[in-house]
Amino acid sequence: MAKPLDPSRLEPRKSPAQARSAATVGVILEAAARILEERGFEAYTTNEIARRAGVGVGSLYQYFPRKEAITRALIQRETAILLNEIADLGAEPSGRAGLRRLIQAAVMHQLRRPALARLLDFEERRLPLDADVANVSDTICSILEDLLGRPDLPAQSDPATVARDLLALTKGMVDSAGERGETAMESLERRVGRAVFGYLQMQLDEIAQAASFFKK
Amino acid sequence: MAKPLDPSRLEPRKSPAQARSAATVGVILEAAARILEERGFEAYTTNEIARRAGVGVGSLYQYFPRKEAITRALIQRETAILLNEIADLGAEPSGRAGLRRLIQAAVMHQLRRPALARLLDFEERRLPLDADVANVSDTICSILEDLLGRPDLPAQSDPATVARDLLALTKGMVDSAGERGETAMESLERRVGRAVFGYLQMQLDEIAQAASFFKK
DNA sequence: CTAGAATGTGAGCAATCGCTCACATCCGAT
DNA sequence: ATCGGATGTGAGCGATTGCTCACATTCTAG
Repeated sequence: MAKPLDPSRLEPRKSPAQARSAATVGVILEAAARILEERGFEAYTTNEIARRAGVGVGSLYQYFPRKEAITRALIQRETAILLNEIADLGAEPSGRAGLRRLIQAAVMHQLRRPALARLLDFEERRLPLDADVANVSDTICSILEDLLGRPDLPAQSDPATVARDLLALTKGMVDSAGERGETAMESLERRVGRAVFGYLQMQLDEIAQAASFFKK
Repeated sequence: MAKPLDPSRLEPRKSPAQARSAATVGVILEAAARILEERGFEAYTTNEIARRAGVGVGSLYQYFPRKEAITRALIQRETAILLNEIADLGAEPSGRAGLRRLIQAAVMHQLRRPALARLLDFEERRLPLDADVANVSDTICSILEDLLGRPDLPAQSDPATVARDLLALTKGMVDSAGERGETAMESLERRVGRAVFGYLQMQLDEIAQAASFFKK
């Protein structure tokens, strides 16, 4: 007996068996991405995506059972690049070097397609998260938490909170820079580094630390 | 002859002349706010807002010429509180104290109604901005830039960029905290302070600074 | 070559949206 | 009390949306 079709599935209805269909899927996803970053959610409709991709709506719905599935696929596609770059960061012995690489990856990720990254990030929170694919933020946080334990970084009393703070702070800065059209990666990397390492350093009595500005 | 009605106006069609109508406007705005923070943009429709407010759609359209006008009014209502609290910050002689007050105001603003603040902030960027009402971010940035010039803070080579970075970084952290359901204002304030003052301090050679962790 | 599976199409359905308008009700000035 | 403006109502219009389905086209196995 055939496995009954679960109408709530988000996976493609058919896995592309011929090269032709795989290309179609790619074209659809890229069309969706361009619409999203050029005209935002307002123009992000299934009909418009199909039109821009140069395919019929029917083709679209052969590979994506619902509009939401396209968005999910987009999120996965964009996220995979980032996750791949930071996957081996757990093996990094130096906390500082690891943090730098993490920052660089975050900056690259956001500055590559700023508008797209921002909108997908927004949608990611709204969509019911898949149980199988863990949240990207959580993954990064655990890597971060790991790096914070390295001996070359000041010990943190609440690493989990620090990790979330650093991630949030980086996201905010990188997002803002991308929105303003910044393209200079090194400058942004340096500034994010200032905030991140500044946060890590500034854990003693802040007032005493601040007073030391004068004495130097 | 009567002034011709500009159909693109966003102001109320009628200014409430009786107490009754002023109340209606309030009820509509609060209904819109609650729908937004409880069910997001998906349920944010004019029909639903009117239903929840307990009024007819017609009443809604007597005071708001288009749906967008409701959102704008919401943004103004929520923003006014924040702007009012930081308006006198330019007179603050101490940069540190000013920054602290600014951080506190930002934390309060976001933690009061986290989901609402987040969604309105998102919409604010999408909506064509009124020429008369300047962007909130720009206002805060100029205040920030002003504070950065105070003698008790380390001089910054590019105050405008620093101001934007601090704002973005704060927004990111406060946003994330609000989304996670944090309610402890002092803790969040302290952590944002760490990032902000850490960023300001960390402007010399970062590596040298970091090395000093060990020597202490 | 050919049959059947894989792939592609787009008119159009049901639902929903923002918004209008003809009309009812309420209130304050006289 | 009465009249006119201010306020409130909701059925429903035109447009748009996500999505289906009957059908056409293309590819591959035998």
